[in-house]
Amino acid sequence: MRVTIKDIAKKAGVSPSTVSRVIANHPRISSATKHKVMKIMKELDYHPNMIARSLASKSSKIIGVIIPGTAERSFEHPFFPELLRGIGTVAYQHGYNILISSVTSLEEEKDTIIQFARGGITDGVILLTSRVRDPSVAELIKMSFPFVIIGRSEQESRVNWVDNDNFSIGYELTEHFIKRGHRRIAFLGLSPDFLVTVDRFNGYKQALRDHGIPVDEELVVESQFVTDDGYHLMKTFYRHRSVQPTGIIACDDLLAFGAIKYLNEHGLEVPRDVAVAGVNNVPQAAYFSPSLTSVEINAFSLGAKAVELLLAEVNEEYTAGVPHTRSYSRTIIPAELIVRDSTGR
Amino acid sequence: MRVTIKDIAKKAGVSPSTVSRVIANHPRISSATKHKVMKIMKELDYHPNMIARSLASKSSKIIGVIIPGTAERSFEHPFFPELLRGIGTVAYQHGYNILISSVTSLEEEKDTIIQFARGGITDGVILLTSRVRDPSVAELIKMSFPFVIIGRSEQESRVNWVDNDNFSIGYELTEHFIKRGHRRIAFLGLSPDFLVTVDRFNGYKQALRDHGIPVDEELVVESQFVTDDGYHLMKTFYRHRSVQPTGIIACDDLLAFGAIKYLNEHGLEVPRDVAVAGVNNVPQAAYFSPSLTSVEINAFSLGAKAVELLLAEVNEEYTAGVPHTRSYSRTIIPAELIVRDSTGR
DNA sequence: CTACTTTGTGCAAACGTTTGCTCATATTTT
DNA sequence: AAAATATGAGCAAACGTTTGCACAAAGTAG
Repeated sequence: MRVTIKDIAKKAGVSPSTVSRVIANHPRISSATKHKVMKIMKELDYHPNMIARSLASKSSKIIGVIIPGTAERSFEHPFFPELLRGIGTVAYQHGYNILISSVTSLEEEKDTIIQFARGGITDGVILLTSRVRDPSVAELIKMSFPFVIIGRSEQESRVNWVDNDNFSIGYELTEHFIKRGHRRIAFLGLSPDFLVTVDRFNGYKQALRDHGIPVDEELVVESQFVTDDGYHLMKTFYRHRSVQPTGIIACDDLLAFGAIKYLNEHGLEVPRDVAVAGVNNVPQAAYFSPSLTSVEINAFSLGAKAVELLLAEVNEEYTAGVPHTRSYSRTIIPAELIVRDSTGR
Repeated sequence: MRVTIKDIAKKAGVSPSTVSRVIANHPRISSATKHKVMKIMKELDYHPNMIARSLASKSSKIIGVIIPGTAERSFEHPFFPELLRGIGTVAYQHGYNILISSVTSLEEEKDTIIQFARGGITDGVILLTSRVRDPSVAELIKMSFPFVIIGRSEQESRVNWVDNDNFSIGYELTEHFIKRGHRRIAFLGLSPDFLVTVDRFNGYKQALRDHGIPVDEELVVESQFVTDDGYHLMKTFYRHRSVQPTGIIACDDLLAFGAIKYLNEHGLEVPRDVAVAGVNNVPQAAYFSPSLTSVEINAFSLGAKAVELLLAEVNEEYTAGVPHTRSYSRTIIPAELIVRDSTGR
């Protein structure tokens, strides 16, 4: 039988409540009893039962993280681990654990959220998503459960979210190409379901317009998934389009790698013949040949900030007790253009 | 106030126990009451409180995953997400959630394990580790808490673990080079603290011996971390060693990428001048130029199998009640050599 | 028709904490 | 010196389930 708070109480000659208050460092406990109890806890090697504690205190000190599309390869993207690392680090600092659920469908996602929220397992959830019109969000709002979204949401007004400024990322990247003299710049990896890519695309278009360059639909290549195969995308591009780009902006470094491979195999050298850039600054970007110009999106900070926001809301919930006074915030994590060889020396 | 089992009971005119049994699909409940209760549960939108359930049933349906070295960049390795995906998928199938903790020190690791195990938060834990002599393992054994290790452990006899056969990986990779006529094969990324690399190194040595090639210490490059920078490793290699390898086996694809970049910059072409191979078959390996020969370690399966093993132990624990009858198993997940351009056509 | 088994349900005791009250004692204020 | 306040600790009621036991009603065997 595991040693419980009662065993400690008995051996110390105090009541369970006193032991509990010692653990919680309650101010109204004399340092004499505090030390006595703590000594006994050490002796018996006592560790509080978190489940019981959660039940009584109505707080599990666990935050849930919902990762979409685990069945897809997107989870494999270096972006996620970094995010998770940011989340984990800050959560740990605040004494929270993280429960991750990798869902494969919207159905599953909703079930998981309900289980996490209604089941009392978590005190709040972080949603990694960038899909348009997420039904889970509606559910969470309905039950007014603390949550924050990483990635822009459509119902911006009523949710906490943190994201990069993807419009600016697209804009700056495009401007970088324009400044180097490019005028036929392809945009690789637009995916209407993923707002990230749409935002970046809008930034791309705006930059072109601001510099008096017409947007050419021929230069835009859509893809179903963010991590889609850049190689094949380029293959179909060159097969079906008449225009020859001098620069390619890929929505993701992985896409860029695939694209460069295709270019190399077809006698086009990067950056001499075509300049290429990606987004996300994956670790390999620096070691690719040529090293890849990319955008550091600071995934760690995205995750870290998300937790801070969430925890603020969780606590606000408690103290205020009036859910309506909640303030919603949108936080932009700065991104940084990293210029490397793939867009010229 | 949230709707509880009592609310359902009252409205259905039955006792809470009956409702509980309906949820658990207890055989001794008439289908009449079963349907009546279920209908009311739908009506009131009831969802059981998992915390209370855990407390009463002494099982949280959560398994913990301890990831070492989050502070380091190792977490960023594509290997981890795949593993996590495998773990998550199988766990979900069995109705388990996964609580991940990313610890930054051995101290923290032990604390977390104690919290997970003694605190009743998890029913079992999976340790991702490949370090020599892990103190957490001793702790877990001491309290006879269900756990499985991914990555070989030293105390093999008393733990459940799942891993690749890293000796064979090293052996086969080396043999692949030998068959292509290489005799001066460098080994990149030996790291004495990480058993994976040591095992692969032993396989490498054995293969050389079996083919009558002497092991040359000059050709072995150690590195502190698995994800250490292959570029700089090569730089110091060529600066300090007199021998010229015709082939390089890197303990990791990322290391190989870095090495290839260095070689390219110094006028050595891969695979013409030097053949290079890595391990792990990261997504980019196929799209690198040249495409990288690697070893697919099936991280997904590693994770999946680990969960199966763990769950088997968790249940055995319950039914048998006699911890000593536990059987320990070692599972080898097959790895596969993927030959690509970097070791010749 | 009795005795025994099966079926369906309820009672109440866990599970291990937290926390609002209460209350005695000690300390400070008037 | 009395009154007011601060300090320290205990009682007992939550928190929302599960589950062993009891027991009535119904079914089955002899």
